[in-house]
Amino acid sequence: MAKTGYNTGGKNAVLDFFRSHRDRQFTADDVINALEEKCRATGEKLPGKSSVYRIISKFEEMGALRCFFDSETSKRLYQYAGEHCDDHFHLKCSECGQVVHLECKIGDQLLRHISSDHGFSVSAGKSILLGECEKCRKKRENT
Amino acid sequence: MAKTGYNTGGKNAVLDFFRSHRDRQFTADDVINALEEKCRATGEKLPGKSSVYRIISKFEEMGALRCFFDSETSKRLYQYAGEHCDDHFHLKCSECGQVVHLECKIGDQLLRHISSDHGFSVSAGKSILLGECEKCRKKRENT
DNA sequence: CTGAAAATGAGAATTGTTCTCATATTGTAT
DNA sequence: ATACAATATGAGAACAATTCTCATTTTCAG
Repeated sequence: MAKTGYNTGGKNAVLDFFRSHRDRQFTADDVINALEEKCRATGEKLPGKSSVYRIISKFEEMGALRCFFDSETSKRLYQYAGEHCDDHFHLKCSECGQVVHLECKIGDQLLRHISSDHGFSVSAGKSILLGECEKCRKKRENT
Repeated sequence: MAKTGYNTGGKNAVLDFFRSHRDRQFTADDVINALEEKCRATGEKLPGKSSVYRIISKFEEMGALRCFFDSETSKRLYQYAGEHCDDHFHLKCSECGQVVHLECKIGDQLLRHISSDHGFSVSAGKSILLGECEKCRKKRENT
């Protein structure tokens, strides 16, 4: 990964946290709470709130984290941006938050079409397709 | 359109505003400013800030407006949800904000593929494909 | 070591949005 | 028309996520 400035415990702790929960999304507060718990257990120093916000922003800027917005709660959600996540679209269930990586040919075809016919260079990694997953749909229909 | 409760000047003014700017997105504040200007000109009564927020929320709930989130400014953006806007994807330039309606076969194909192969029922209308439009790309490359 | 650049913490400040509540408006049944 | 209950409104307070301030501490290259 690219250099991020000085190497500090706070940055490592935050990035470790996101790296070990790659397929979920967290608010800044979630991260703060998780670190608090971890630090209570290990005795490490707990990074303060403003530092966590700063660290998250820096990682987002660098592309290590991806930012979403939870309209229900008005909070930003962050997720570790894996190595090839800018290549493909992501489906997100508005209900349960599950994210599915759409690594299919047709996604690439759509990107090429958009580029050639509409002159847009779409960032697939930042483009979330919102919908409802099968599980949530069935749950909804059975009630 | 479905009934929204009592028919009031505020609601009409807000909906009229969005209806006459269908292809752009506005913050609540944009709406407040636009109404202020219009009311100064026409002498109509100016709806207050909290009413505008309430009215917008109600229309969103009803499906008349669609809500996005501007990550740069941390503000919600609203756009009139036209009659058939849930049918197709929208491309949005992160730079200039231009929105293009992707009313192409391949978009439908993608939706069908996602439904049949991934079990997701994606709402195309709420799924914004973020990218950079041709104009902004050229501008960027020439500097 | 030393020094300059970068990071941190505590809490204040900011700001988009929601809430409160007293008042006003709307539509309907009489 | 009139009365009345439901709904909408306005002014400003309250709220909460995020950013800012600034004095202090940490990092790391030379």
